[in-house]
Amino acid sequence: MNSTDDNALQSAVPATAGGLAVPAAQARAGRMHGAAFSPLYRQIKALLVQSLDRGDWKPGEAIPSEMELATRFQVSQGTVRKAIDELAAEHLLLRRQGKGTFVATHHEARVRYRFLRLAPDQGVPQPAQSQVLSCGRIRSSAEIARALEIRTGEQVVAIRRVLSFAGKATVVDDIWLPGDVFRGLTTELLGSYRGPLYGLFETEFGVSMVRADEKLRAVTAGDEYATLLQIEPGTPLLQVERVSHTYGDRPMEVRRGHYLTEGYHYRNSLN
Amino acid sequence: MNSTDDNALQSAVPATAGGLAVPAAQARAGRMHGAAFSPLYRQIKALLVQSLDRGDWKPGEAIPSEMELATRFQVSQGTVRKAIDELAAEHLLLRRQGKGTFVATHHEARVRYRFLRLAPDQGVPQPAQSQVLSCGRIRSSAEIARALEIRTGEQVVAIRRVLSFAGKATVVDDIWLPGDVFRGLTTELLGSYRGPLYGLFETEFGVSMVRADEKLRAVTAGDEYATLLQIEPGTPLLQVERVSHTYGDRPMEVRRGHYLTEGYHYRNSLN
DNA sequence: AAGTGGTCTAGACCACGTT
DNA sequence: ACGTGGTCTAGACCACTTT
Repeated sequence: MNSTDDNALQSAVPATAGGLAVPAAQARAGRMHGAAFSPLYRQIKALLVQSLDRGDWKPGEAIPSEMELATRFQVSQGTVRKAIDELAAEHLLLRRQGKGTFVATHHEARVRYRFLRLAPDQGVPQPAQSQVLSCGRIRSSAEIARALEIRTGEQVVAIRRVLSFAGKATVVDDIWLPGDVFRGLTTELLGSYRGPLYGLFETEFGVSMVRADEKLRAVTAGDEYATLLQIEPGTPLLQVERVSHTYGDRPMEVRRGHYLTEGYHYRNSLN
Repeated sequence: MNSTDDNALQSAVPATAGGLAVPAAQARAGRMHGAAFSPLYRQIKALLVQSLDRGDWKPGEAIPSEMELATRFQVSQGTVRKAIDELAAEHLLLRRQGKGTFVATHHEARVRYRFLRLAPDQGVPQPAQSQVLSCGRIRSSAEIARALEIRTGEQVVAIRRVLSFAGKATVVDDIWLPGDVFRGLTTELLGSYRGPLYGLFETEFGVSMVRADEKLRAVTAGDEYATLLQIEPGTPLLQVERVSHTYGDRPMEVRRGHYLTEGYHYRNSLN
């Protein structure tokens, strides 16, 4: 792979990616002083995220080897490695020595409990049973629209479900998804699916959740939640508001959960 | 880099560190197959943590330059760099280009809000006022002892305080600390101190908190907390149980907080 | 100008898994 | 035996800060 050298990276990019504002050669040359300077490995990283976003490599699949990518982008293996290092640290990729580097997927025990923080006070986490109560299309409220970065009134999918552990109803989730992306999501599809919701999003809609922000509050159960969770009204519940993001940090889900924290807790680690 | 080769790392270690079980040369030579193999940079990392733990470099101070450490440990700069990279990722060290690498300290805005996750629903976080209600020595309960990895009945410092934001009491914290480490901690010392508690622990007791695990639950306020927070009994509160760790992952604090989440929330990020 | 961390390269070798 | 990621090295140069 010996191009005419200038813009080596750019020319190596698949045609669909279009032109880069700042070709890699520029960073290599060492220009740009007070400006937007971004090192080569970050440009490589951005290209890799683009490929993930485009679905060039699917969740669970291996991406090309470091050497392959290095020759493709006309950089050293070390530079590719540093790009992949960051993506692995962010859990977008998963390295397995001797085997390759794989696209992270929610169809794995490891990754599952990154997003389900409710754990039993004693014993090990048990898989939850999900019961979908409703799933329909509505016009988004201003609040949901803002969080999803769509226009107020645009169509969203609204889901309500109950999660149970060992037969005991523990979580009520209300979920909102952008309607145009999740076309064809129905109660039946949800009901027929085994495994985590984010796994379904991956395989059925090509949406990989990568990061989420949560806001937690303590509230008391009103009649509605009390009935759903079979508890007394006034029982304290942990309210969890979540906005989940896919590859380009694009918000793709809003979720409001109400957790019954009796015998369970929300675990967190401060680093 | 031509020493007499064997045990280059070990001989470079300050005398106080004593002998290493596995000298660096072993990793370099490439022995140890199914065994406990640990790469060179992790051994360097462990040595750096030892130095931090011994207080060779105090919070806020610069550690020696990468080149300096590389010659001291008889490894390449890249190996030292990788060790420091991990410590920086874990927030034990802080890199500042052109200036040096510094020991992380809680006397900084950046690091403060890593451990205080309560944020206002609108606006930017305001500094909290702390009012210490009590501070005394008691025998540890079995529960606290287990968390602090001390014997039941051993002396612990017990602190109760209230945090207020803009004059409104919002948090009640109960804190337990191992008595032998926090000798001389009194209500007066706590009262005379400005700034975060973990800053005081650093400067007065040489204890740097590095990581914490939390368990969150929703509870309702009893008469005690209701009085302290000037709210109605039965108001929902966010209960936060925290175990904080210092260098070497040694537990050094148990804390049970009760947060009033009206106008405030506990923010979290799932990566 | 000098010193620090940050990037990039090229090559050697090791550990792990598959063929 | 081969291909993958993982480690380690040595050297060049860049970006940032201070002298």
